[in-house]
Amino acid sequence: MRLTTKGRYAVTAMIDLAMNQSLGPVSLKSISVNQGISLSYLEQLFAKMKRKNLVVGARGPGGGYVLARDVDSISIADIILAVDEPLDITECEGEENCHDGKRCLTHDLWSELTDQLHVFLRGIRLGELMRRSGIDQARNSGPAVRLARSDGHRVGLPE
Amino acid sequence: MRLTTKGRYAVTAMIDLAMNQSLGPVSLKSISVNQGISLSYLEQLFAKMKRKNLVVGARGPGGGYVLARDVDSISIADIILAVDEPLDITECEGEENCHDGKRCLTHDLWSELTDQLHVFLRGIRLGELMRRSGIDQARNSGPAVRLARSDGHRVGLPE
DNA sequence: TGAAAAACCTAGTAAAATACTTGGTTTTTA
DNA sequence: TAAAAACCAAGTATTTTACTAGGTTTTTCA
Repeated sequence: MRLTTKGRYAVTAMIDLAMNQSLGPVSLKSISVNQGISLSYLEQLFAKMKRKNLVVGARGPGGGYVLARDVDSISIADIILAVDEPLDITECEGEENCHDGKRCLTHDLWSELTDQLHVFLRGIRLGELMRRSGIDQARNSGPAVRLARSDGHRVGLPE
Repeated sequence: MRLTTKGRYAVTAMIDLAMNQSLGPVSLKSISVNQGISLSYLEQLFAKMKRKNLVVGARGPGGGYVLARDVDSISIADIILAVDEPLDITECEGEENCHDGKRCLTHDLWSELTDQLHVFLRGIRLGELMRRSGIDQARNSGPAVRLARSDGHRVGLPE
């Protein structure tokens, strides 16, 4: 499991989304402005998260993304694994350096370690991080920052 | 905190070192051969770990590295932080995008998350990983693989 | 009906990090 | 004194990151 700023971007964006989806879909534009992340980069990250069924997209004006599942059923591990695909299948899969059993040994140890990390990150849910921040602060910023529909009309989601 | 294959290399090398230092310093050459990591790359990783007082070097023939501390006092976090310097001081340190308090909010959440990760990885010690592998298997491979001194003479360490 | 807002898509690309390579020097041992 | 090792500096190919550019498709609303 990799853990880089890419995953950090994704987690940050998802926290933003979780905190603001109550009034309807959240546009990537607004997340881009609020979090200072390039719009197109966000599009790429959300395309991956959509493929992993973490978010649902809604096209057209007033559209955006909403979480596909409950905030408490989405873990940090889900998010990071969605954007940082492993591709760690390389190394030592029937390779020549494994002859003495030594290489596979430490590789097993390492994978055990990452398994523990998975369990740990799977234990932290989006809802937890959201609640830890106290009350939703974003909506108070007004439409200029949040880019929310000023009439507060709730836009229907695709079923 | 970053967590990439670089840290994985370092942890793997340190497990190798921990399992083989009982007979004296372990050369990077032997770790290079056993773990399939470039010698010069190992040199760079160990230079960083030496700077963080995780290992002690011994020059000359029969030299190599030994752990500077007990296997149970060196955590996985120590190793990863030694080779993957953070340099995460960027982003949002009195920047312009913080005006509405929103950006700093998610940044705080993220740093809380990495704090938890630190605690977790600090809780896993090198000795634990070592013992989990059962009995030391490496020394049975003989000098061709391990490159150990065949006479078994224990080389003195610098004090 | 048509303009606009959004997702959605593809391709490229600059900067950074990773994972080396090369070619040394210094120290220590036998 | 030769060899083995740490130690050091500089360069480099590859990969990843983070982004730009330029679209299309879908949907809403005036």
